[in-house]
Amino acid sequence: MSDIRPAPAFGGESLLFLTDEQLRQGIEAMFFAYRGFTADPDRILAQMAYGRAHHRAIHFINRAPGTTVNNLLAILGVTKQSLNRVLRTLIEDGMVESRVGTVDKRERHLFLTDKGRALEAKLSDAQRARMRAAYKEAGPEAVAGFRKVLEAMMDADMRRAYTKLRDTTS
Amino acid sequence: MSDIRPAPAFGGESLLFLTDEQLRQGIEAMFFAYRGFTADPDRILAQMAYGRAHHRAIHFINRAPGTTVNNLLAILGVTKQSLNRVLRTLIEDGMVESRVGTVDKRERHLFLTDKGRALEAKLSDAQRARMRAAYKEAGPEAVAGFRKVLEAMMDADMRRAYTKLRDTTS
DNA sequence: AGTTTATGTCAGCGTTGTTGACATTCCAAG
DNA sequence: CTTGGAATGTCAACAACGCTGACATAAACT
Repeated sequence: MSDIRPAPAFGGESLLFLTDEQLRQGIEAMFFAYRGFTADPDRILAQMAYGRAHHRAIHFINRAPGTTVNNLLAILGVTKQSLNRVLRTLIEDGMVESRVGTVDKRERHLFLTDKGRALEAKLSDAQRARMRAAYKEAGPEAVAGFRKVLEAMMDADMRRAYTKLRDTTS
Repeated sequence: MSDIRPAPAFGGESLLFLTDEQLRQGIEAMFFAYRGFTADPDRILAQMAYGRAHHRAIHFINRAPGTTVNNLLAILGVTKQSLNRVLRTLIEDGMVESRVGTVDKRERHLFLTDKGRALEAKLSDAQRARMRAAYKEAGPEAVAGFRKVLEAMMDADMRRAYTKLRDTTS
């Protein structure tokens, strides 16, 4: 695609980034990039009979220790039955601790154990390394744009969950 | 996070975008955005007993008509056994046509039928609409940065597959 | 011709999504 | 205080889609 096309006759600014062709490229970029994004943690997880779902649970329990199952459900966007299976194995393996709520005994509050925190660190180190390399290669302005587009791509619910987490110093 | 932090004492330019905190935000943004990215096609697919794997196969057969199973495998990054199941249902349902190769009879060349093309259009219209809205909200410069970071995030193999497709006028 | 390599298919398994049924706990209406 | 409904979480069974292994067929190499 080395041929230079003239700017559209209208729209002044260049709306080239909104052509179907550009959108398709963005879609494919998203697909391939997401594979890279998950590749490193996936390799680690495969060695211990865990999957991506375990990673997600561990990540968000680490981010918000003491969170309830229901809370986690809303963030992960899966059914509680699906999450439950994952949590059960993590608890059995001593990665996660589940404490019955003191004010509301229906609730279970979730915490990472030392072992769980060690795994979390291992996984996120791998993922951050890839991210860091990509950020470094692309530069700060590209990163700002990257974040901006991603936020615009989220559903309203997810954007709320995201900004809420983002603005938590932790 | 409305508190303003001083620039780091070294590194001149601001390497703030490489802090662990920033990287974590990027990771979470990627997670939530990908959900939005797939949400609209997923809704359509769910109504017809198809899943994301069917969408991917349809997308790339449409992009490169006549491609072989092996070729598609390399792009999708799954095993041929996994792809086969999906292709079989698509062929049974009359979405995809599989023609035995003329020069090498081991190969099967894949094409979308009219019905398959109609579904492809429906799915990609939905996905492009979301993408277009996000692009429009973020603006052209953000989009350039978005693409740049995504490309840097891919594995080398995927980047080659991606750029090859990208530079195909189709 | 005979062995090796490439392509694609079939069978079976594991992770992780789904819905349905259920136990426990809380809370509010009577 | 009791009772009925809502909220929270668990258990069971099923579907989509990754995976490995075994295999049939066609091509290629010796």
